[in-house]
Amino acid sequence: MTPPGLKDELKKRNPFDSKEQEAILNILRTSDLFHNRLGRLLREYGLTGSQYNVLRILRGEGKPLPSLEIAGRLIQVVPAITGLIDRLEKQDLVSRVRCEKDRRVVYVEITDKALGILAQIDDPLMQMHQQLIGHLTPPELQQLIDLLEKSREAVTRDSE
Amino acid sequence: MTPPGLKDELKKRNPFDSKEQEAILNILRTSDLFHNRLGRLLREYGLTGSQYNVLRILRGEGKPLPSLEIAGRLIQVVPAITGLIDRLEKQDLVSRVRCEKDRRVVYVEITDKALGILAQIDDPLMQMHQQLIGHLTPPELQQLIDLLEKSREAVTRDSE
DNA sequence: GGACAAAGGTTGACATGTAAAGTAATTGCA
DNA sequence: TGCAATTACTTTACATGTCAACCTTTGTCC
Repeated sequence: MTPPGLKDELKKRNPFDSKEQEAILNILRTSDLFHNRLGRLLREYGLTGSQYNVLRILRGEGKPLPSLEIAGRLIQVVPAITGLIDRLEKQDLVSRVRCEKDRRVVYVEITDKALGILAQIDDPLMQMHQQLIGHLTPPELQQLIDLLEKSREAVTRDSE
Repeated sequence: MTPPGLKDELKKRNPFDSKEQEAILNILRTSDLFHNRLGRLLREYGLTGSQYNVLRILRGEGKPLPSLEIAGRLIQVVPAITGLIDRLEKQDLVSRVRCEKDRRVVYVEITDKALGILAQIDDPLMQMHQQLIGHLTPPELQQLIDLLEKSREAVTRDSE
């Protein structure tokens, strides 16, 4: 199970085994960095990144959404959404409403309190976006967006 | 604290407030997607993404590294590394060694068992990389890498 | 040589992300 | 009608990320 001489192969490895790997590591690394920065900004308003995303989706939709619909838009695994909504509800940022037609469904509605907080965050967040990648030119931004969208093509379509 | 009529503003919002935001959301979203896929592959070998990253760094270095050195390369917050190393040690994938010169330092060394597992993962992982973004052309890959590196410039240098 | 600040880690408390299994309400269909 | 499959969630268990605070060991400056 443990091949001999593995340590001897170390020297032969390149920093990146392939351009594909280098690109993927760059995506993960950049995301980590930005996720970190955005998280710090949001924390000043008492929100975590995930919580903000949920509220943002609800505000964008303009009406209550079923839990799973929210989970789906977050590319998140289903179980996580429960605790997330629990904590948002505890802070009076959303409210749960059982659907009367289909009692399995739980609608999540954003509160005015949450809308107020989101409104406060809008500007600082936009400034943060500028600060993070405002130094890229418009053509570069578009190129980056296009390349990332193309990057997701192989996964988005099939399973999940 | 809760401005009136916030809900009325919903319609005015564009799906993206700016190209910068759209680009950042694309980075985060793509990363989540890939992180998820890579995690599933690694789990087949009993590793998590973070654990794999630590082992990969140790193999690449070819010698034991101080805990904080590893944390630094992962762009991770310091405290997280402790539990990570704890679990790796529990699985006999790394071993801790106190530095005699400076007794504050803890060196982490990869084991042969871990090297064996990494060796098994190399090929499947490369295949996964191909599967995920192998449909991008070499010039596109390089462009994506360049754009992401440039994206990190504003953060990498200063604070942190 | 002794107090103090700095460096390297660890601990504790909390919010997630993930898989696996369980619960309750609906649907599909024979 | 009646029961199995499906759907929408919830619960449980475990690995991470995060911050704040704490413990040791060193380095420094008087």
